[in-house]
Amino acid sequence: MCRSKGLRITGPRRIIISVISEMADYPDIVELHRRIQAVNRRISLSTVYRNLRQLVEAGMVIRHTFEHGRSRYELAGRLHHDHLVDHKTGKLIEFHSPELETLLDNLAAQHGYKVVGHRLQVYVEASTAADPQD
Amino acid sequence: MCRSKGLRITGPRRIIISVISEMADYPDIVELHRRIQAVNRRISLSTVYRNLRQLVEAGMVIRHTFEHGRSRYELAGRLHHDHLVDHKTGKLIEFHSPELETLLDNLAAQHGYKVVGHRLQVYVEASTAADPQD
DNA sequence: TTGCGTGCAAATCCTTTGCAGTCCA
DNA sequence: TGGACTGCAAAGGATTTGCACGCAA
Repeated sequence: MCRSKGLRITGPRRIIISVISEMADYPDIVELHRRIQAVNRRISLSTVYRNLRQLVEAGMVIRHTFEHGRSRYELAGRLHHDHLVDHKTGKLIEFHSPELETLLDNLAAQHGYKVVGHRLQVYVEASTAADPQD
Repeated sequence: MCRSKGLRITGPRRIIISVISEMADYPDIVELHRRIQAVNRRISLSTVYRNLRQLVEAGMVIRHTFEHGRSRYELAGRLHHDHLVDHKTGKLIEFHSPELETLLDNLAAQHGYKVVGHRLQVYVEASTAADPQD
């Protein structure tokens, strides 16, 4: 895959891609760097940034820009989905809603447009049983 | 309003709030600072940042974090809405969909959460009559 | 008078970049 | 060998903060 993009297969790149392709969550750069350094202590943050940028351009990784702070990265090529974001813990919960997609299609159509993509983050908090208000 | 928040009514603050309450678009800090300095050249960027932060906390202004770069601010107190973004022209079309809100509430509830807010941008393109594919 | 508010500069945080040395093809 | 890749440090852009002074209440 690297070769098809004209990228050389270097030691650092090999490790970075291996860590990335195993990620099942949405780590930020620092966390990724930590995981990568666990394999090879010498790999620098810049190299991780540079490689991640290339992988995003290559379509292998999706970069999410949530609220301010570090971006978080996701392995691409999975079913489209959006996220619930627990604003207290930062935890992400994936969901897929065909109903939502349909709704957006209709909304766009009402304005004479068609949807080509969307970004949605739903900020939530745990709704414990003890919730007087609603 | 300031008084009720325990904020003093200073010269700079008066100008900042007046400029803000007239904004009908989504300016970023630099643009706002420009408008504010058009009234009083001595008002600093930090002061604009500091006041904006307070106004956001006070709920008078909404801070949008689109893709990377400067945040953009919107006068609050209008009906909640989201945006269709024409990805070719950059044009923003506001829309409000109670149906969407309900859907999100339900989705969150299914996961044991309640919605405290959301960010949605729907990227669209003009759907001309001539559209063979779907 | 008190202490919030301000301007300025410096500091932070996240990300990118210049440079010189390294190493893959 | 040549040019892509890397590590390091420094640069950049957005935002915040420390400090001393000024001003509203």
